[in-house]
Amino acid sequence: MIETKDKILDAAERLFGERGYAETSLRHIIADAGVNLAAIHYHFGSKEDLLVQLVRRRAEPINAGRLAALDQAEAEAGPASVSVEKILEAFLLPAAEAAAKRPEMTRLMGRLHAEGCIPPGIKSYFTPMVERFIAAARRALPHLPEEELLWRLRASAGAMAFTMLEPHAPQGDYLARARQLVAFVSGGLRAPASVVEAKVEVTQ
Amino acid sequence: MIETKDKILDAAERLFGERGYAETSLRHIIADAGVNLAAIHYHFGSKEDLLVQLVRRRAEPINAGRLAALDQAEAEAGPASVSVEKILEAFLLPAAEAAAKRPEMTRLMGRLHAEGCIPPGIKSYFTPMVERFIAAARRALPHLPEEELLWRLRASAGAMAFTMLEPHAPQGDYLARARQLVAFVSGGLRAPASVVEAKVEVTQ
DNA sequence: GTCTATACTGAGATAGAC
DNA sequence: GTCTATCTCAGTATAGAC
Repeated sequence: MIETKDKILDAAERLFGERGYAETSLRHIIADAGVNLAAIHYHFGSKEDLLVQLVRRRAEPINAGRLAALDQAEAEAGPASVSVEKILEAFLLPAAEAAAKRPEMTRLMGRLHAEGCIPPGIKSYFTPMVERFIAAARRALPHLPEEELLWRLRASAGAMAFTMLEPHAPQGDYLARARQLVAFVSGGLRAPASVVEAKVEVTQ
Repeated sequence: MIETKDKILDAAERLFGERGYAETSLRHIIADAGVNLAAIHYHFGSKEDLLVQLVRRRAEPINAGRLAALDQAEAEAGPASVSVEKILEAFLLPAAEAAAKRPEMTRLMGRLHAEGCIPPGIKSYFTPMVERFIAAARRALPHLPEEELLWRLRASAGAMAFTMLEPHAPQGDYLARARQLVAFVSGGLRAPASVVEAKVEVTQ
């Protein structure tokens, strides 16, 4: 039956979102979906591949929306560089809209990002989109050395991931939270580069 | 033998730091330490309790240093509130000094923080120290609503955790990285609170 | 092509002999 | 204190029913 696959996807999406990936066993999923254990491996190959397909399905429209928003911002900016705030909005608002409909999925993706060890199948799916946003940030912050830029974006990702880990946004208003994130992260990205004086200070 | 316990601790600390907690099996640890499987449960009770004891041992001097630095900053500030930068330095510099000596441990703690699901034994150990820093931040940023303050501190923790996840600081200079973090996070914490206009914008 | 029953390997945990 | 044997449960693999 074709509905077996959907029943697995639905149950897995809910349980992964509620309990996390590692804490949800395949036997828990099949009990919830009312299917046989081997059906998962028949349809998805492995637990990890089940996760990858799940995330891709939900991330696809979000990432498409992100790239479209960045395209539009760049078109509006013309030859000038897009502002940090516009870049962050292009990245965050499509995700916030999706989060309003499906908070569990957002929470799971935040947790996956946070765990650091994202399955290759997910990472490779996000990479092209992320690369475009890194390039936009590089143009918006030309004074930052490359290493510092990449680190600051990584720190920004941490702020976003921890925000996504929260069970729910205040009053369920994910767009408000996204705008708060834009303010916080742009404040961090715009901070003056710290003077390299650490070693001097320490020996005092 | 008393050295059995130490052999387990040493092997576990190294392997957890290199491979992560979940990816390191007890059988891997005993092979490395040259002890019996049941010895771990005799000395520590469970894999999780082994982790808790490990982290506590390394975190104790760091947290003591953090509180001492905050005490000193508050003494110097007198009746005035301590600046955000001073608070962040008190929190980050003791950890950076420890990270210079033991990068793997720092990485493991970053990963544990990031995973969101910190064992209760670790969380309860950090809570009193964290509460003091939250109180200091509340005084330093009195204009922020409480909910917004807590969320911004959470986002700050995300930036720190992702920074700690990096295999190594640039040129192994953890103090320089800590100062960059102070600049980034204080920029985020100091950002003007976003106007609640999200709902208006969306309907456009 | 789909799905079920069953078995395999390795994980953490435990009881009891020494 | 230490070790052997064993238990339960995880993800995985496969043979075969329909």
